[in-house]
Amino acid sequence: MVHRATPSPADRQGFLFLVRRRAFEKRRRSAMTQQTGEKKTYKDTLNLPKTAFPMKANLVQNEPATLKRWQQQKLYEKIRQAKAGSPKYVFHDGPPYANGSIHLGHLLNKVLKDLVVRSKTMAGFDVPYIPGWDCHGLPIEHKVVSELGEKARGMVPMQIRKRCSDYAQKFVKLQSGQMQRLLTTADYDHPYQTMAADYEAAVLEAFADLVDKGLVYRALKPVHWSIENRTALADAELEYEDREDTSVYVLFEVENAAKLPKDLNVPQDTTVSLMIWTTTPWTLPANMAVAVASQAVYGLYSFEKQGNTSWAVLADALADKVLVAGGASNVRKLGQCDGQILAAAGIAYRHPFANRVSPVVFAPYVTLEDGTGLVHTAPGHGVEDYQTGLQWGLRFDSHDSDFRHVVCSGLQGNNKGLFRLPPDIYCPVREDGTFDDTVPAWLRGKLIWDANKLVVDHLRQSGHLFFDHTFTHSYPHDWRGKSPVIFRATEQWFVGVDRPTAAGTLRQLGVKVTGQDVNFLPGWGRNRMRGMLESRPDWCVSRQRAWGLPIPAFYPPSGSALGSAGGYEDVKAGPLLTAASVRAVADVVRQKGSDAWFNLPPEELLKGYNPSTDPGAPGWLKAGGVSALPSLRKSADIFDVWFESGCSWNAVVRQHLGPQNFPTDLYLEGSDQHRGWFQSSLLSSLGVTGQSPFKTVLTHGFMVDKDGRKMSKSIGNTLEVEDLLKDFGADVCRWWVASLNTDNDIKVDQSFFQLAGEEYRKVRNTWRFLLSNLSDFNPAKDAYAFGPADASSLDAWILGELGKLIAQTTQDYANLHFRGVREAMFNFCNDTLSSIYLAAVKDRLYCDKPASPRRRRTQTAIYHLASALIRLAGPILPHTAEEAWAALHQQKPEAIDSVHLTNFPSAHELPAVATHRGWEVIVSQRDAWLKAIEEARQQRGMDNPLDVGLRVLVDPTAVDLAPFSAVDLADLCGISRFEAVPSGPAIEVVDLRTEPRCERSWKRDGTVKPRSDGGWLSDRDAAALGL
RNA sequence: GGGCUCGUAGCUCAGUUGGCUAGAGCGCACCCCUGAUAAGGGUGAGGUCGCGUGUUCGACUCACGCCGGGCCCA
Repeated sequence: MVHRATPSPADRQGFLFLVRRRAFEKRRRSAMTQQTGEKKTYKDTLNLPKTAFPMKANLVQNEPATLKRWQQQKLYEKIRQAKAGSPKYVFHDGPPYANGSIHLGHLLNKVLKDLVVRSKTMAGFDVPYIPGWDCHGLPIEHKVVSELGEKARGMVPMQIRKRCSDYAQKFVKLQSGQMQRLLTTADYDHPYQTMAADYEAAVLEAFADLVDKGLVYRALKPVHWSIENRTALADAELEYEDREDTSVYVLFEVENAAKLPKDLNVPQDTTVSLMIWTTTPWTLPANMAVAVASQAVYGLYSFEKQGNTSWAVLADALADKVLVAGGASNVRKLGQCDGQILAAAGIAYRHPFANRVSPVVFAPYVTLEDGTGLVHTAPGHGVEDYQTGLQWGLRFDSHDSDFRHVVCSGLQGNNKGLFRLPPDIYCPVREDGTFDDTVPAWLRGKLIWDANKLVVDHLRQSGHLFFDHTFTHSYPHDWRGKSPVIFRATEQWFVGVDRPTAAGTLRQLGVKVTGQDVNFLPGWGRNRMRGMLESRPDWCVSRQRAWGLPIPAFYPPSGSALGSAGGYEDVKAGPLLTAASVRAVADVVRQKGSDAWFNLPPEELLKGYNPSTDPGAPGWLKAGGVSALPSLRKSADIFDVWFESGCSWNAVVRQHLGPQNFPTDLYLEGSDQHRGWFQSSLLSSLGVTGQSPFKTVLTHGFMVDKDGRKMSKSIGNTLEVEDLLKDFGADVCRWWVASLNTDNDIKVDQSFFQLAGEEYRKVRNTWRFLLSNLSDFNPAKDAYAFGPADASSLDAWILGELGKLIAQTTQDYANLHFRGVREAMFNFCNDTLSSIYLAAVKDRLYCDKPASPRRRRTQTAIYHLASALIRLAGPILPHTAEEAWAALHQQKPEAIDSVHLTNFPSAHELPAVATHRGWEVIVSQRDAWLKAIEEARQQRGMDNPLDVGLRVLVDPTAVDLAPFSAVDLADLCGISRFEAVPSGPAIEVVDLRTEPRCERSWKRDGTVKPRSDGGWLSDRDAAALGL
């Protein structure tokens, strides 16, 4: 088989170029033969463009050089110095995780942030910007431990921590370099890191304030638990993925059938069951109750399955569906009753395999959408189940005997003080995901995932299984380990969002400030955030890992601080964790870092703390005073990393930048941070300061592929940042970012960068043309002084347009509406300049006498155009702007002050000349004129526009053309002659091919005649040559 | 399943409180220029505004329902 090489894009371009070139040569040769004889050339007498600013950008090679120069010049510090004393714009960087190379999301995020930093700086603000990294946490620890393999088992936390620290450090360095390669400007020499000692101390100090306000508590509660990593996980650490599970309908036999409501018409001598539904059979051992909906109707049904007759209670509305799906036959409804009556009847049922009898209760969340309307309730394995357990005070009547009853120790409305015993939040699952010894023997030590099948088989054998089937649903997984997580009741530290403080609960405060004080971009972020604040649970801030900031709690020498029942928050009897004790530890951590927690004994960690004088200290410690400190046991919990990064407003903004910078002007992150960093920052800040840490929240969407699908490595539709930089360069990537609508999803494809590259080249070439016509222009000496008479000149027009562009782009920058800037700038270069103005003034730039007023006037305009455009583009194209800025000053970049030390242009710096109001009409008329010319060219074979003249009927009601130069108007159309006439057709195209052509300017303007040098020249060209 | 959100020319985007034949740029087609030259210019062809049903004199715009994406959650 013969392989034909597919031409690469570059080859194709080269090929097409050759084709074009060949066609041109052919035409040129035939023209020569017709003309016969040598063609006189005046090329040497023209002022042709000249510049050191090359057409080819070579970004991939040149950008790193520019970056290096900026680093050597200490540009960030220079900018800071230059802006000292200016009004501040405080923009705070959310820390990316110090793991792996940067990806497209970082590119978008960091470039957007840089557009903010640079544009606010050039708008005249002082914008200190400290980049940061999130360094602690499970992803790094997970990676380090799995790389260590078996060796990790024998290691103490400090050995793991050292490796984690090195790992984080390595990736901070790597990512910092990659981010700088994107030409982002920030204080990269002094970044913030959540693992730095002073940062850690600032987190602890914020935590101390929360403790002080009574917002922190410890409780036994079901939390998302990662079996793989043996730790609690926060909402933000979960990912939802599809998973196949078994759904079961189980019969719970009623123990006291006599108590069943009469309306059910229970037949004599039958076993009646409650039919429950669950998708997690492994939680059945922890079943404590069945919950019903008080407002629903329940029926008693008899049915046959596999030859056996059963009697079961389930919700009326669901009975048909469930019984049919389960293959029941001979279904008969015997009676019905309300849920309220069912729950109040005192019905008890026998657990299908545990030695236990449990009650029926009602719960507000029971619905008739799925299942049977009878909800299996396991307080140790679900948040709502837990609430039910609390509400009803579900507990065992005994903790010793084999056979137990679950009783309601406090019915709703009867939960007064001492009469209410704490509930049992029964959770027979250990931290490794296996059952403990409180379950039946056949389940002991089994992994819960294996237990699913064991439980189902057991139920089937014992006849308690009505029906089971497998199904697929999205299920929470550990964000790093990718393994499914479970709900498991454990003792954890929480920040309570419904705990009252002087100003209200955190939830109330959060809803209030996001509703009123905070500005959201786009606006729908407000609703989204409010919805999340309204529904979020208490914040579980503890984790059971080594790589993090320890929660500085201390326990008594022996025994649990919570007592045997657990679950309640008696601080007086609980662990030591008070504002004063936390602050004492913070002082030590500020000196020695959080490693001190592992290296120092309690009395040294609590140096400066005296329990005797701390009103909040637990009773058991108070009595012993300072001398009791050495006997304390240190907590093994660390903080949720979201708590750490969520305190950056304290560590970085208040402590590092200074309290006057709080609250900040802006936080900018992906829209997933509504639940993540925005919220963790908001809650911690509200708890400590009562204020939102940000005045504005700007979110951007997520990257999807060109078909709108999520990008993922497994699908293989991702792009590598490194490749993009290699293929296109940072300025092109930045131009692409500036073109995006970032409010929602952002489509990404290699081809979009190609497009951005073409737009970049167009802008660059326009700049190049501007710069190349300034080679003989010194603004100090040659600038033209505009007077009132110049108002009707093309140059006055373009300066007016430039003024509008400056106004619009600076406004868009101010509103962080970057794509407006890019669009306006591109259209200005492409249309206003390249297609209209520059095409029109080309003739006078080339052919007028170099120092003629008309040419100097245009050069003056061009100088202002270049100077303004380069600065306006500075935030988007930092390298190219720098390169062009040097070319404008006809210097090497290293010889002049950086363009990034300048401010945006303002209309005030432009020549003070009014623009004649007629220009607006003329420019819109121009389209009609060009169309007429095009038609005439097609029909009458006038290929070259310079063979064309135009006669236009003056319509004095529209615009009086008298003040305008006929040459300007002709140049505006790219033709040789323009006449405004008082009568005749509206537009008349004149064929000028019979008139002589100027051999220098190629125009047929009516003044061409033989000159003393033997050439045919127009008056203007003869004068330019001094003939 | 729930909350928020998106779906306008081949592509990227505009379209302000419902109101003229729905716009721009890129790309494409055809043409010009060869003194911005792996540049520059001109003209032109492209759209059932995701689908459906309503409200209205009038809907890209409002309401509801579908379809298809995205983020967050259950």
